[in-house]
Amino acid sequence: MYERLKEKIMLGQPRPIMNAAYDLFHNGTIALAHAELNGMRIDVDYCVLQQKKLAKKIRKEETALDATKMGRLWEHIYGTKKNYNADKQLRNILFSKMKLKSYMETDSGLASTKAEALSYHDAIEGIKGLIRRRKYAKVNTTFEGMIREQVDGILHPFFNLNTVKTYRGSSSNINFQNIPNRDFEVMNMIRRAIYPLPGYQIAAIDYGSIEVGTGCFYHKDPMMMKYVSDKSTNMHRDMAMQLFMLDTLDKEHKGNEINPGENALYQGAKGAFVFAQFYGDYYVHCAEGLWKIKKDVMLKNGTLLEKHLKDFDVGTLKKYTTHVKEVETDFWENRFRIYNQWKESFYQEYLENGYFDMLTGFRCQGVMNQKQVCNSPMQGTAFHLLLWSFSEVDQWLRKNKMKSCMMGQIHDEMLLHLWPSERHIVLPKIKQIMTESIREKFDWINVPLSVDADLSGVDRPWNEKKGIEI
DNA sequence: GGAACTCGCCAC
DNA sequence: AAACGTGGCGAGTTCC
Repeated sequence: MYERLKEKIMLGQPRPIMNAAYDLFHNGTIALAHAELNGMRIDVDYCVLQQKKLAKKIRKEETALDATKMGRLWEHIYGTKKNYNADKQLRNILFSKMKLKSYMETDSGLASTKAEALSYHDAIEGIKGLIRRRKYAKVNTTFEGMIREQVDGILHPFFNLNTVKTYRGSSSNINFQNIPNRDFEVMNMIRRAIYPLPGYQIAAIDYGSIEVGTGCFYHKDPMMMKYVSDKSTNMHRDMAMQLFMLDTLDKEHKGNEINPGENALYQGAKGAFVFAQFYGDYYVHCAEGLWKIKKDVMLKNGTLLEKHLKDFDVGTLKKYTTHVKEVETDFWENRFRIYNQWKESFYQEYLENGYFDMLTGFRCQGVMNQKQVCNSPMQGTAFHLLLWSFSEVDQWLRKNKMKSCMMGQIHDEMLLHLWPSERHIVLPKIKQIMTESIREKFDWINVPLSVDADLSGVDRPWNEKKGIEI
């Protein structure tokens, strides 16, 4: 059956590389199906209760809004049609009637009403309340979906392999891959609803910085490979120092109350510059993003970053942008010159052939720009490492008659229902598969791979996850 | 009355 | 020359 299916799909043109891709998705599909079947527990009563609380919070915000100047204008114009959830009405009120300046636009060129755009006007009475109302409404609909999709208190999200042009996976009904994590308040609210199967605990094991690693498989940039391989180096720390013109930046102070600023600078360099640049962003936008972070940061020596930058003659956004431009040039022409050359040659090759292949055997065809062409292999390959590991772990658990079983996948992270007494057998085995066995399977892996793990308590919800050492 | 679209927002 | 890659989904809105 398996061979016949494979032949049919290969359309009689078997090439070894494509066979590898077929096998990966064939085995991956089976393992993901096991996870879908297992599903995850959900506390429906809690969801319903939270919805009631959220509805109350939303009503409270709306009552407060009604009493503002903006609210009265809204009422005057729309009457019974007034709807605080209608962005079109909001756009009309703010940018036409109240004549506020629009700082951001939507893709189609209208004045944006997203939270970031509204926050430019958060001094206006009601704006902050409107943003809060929207956040509550969003969380409310998330509970709505979970209640709708559960069957007898179990959610069975789908994990698809047929929807993404980079050959990543996706998830639906519900989308298990975009459950809030970064906003601590919202994370706690939503993940509090999700439980392991009775008697189990949730284990989440993810690859560390995997897309940076997969990049190295393709461009083989020596500086990037050193950053990934040598633990005494740190790319984001180096970039934070260069971007903010500092001599030191100790990552160990991350989250330290004495030096809260260090965390902001490290995270800022990482998110607003390094990853943005990798995805194809450019210095003007990066400078704007970095400029927002810097304001109230206190440096180790007691000076405000704002003053520090002024002392270095980059105290205005305009001057700072020129500085970021120089950092960008250095980033691509010196620090990651080989990566930069690869982007050029890989794209040229695509233009000549009309397609490009991934190391895992997948072929990408279609009209793409350079950013898409150069991002796809990294994104896809990173997921394929996770998927291969996911399938190996699933097979190992079954073969060895473990009670632990698969729960789901979030691109570079696998989640399991972990049977507590199996913890010290299963977790080390997973680490071994993810970081060692995989290097025997794929000989083009040219940098060490690392994993991080989170664990919830036995019969405790997902929001109580805590980092652990394996 | 449903399909298709835009927008906003969540994840990696 | 232009300027952040990949998804899913809900609400509102418009099209047919």
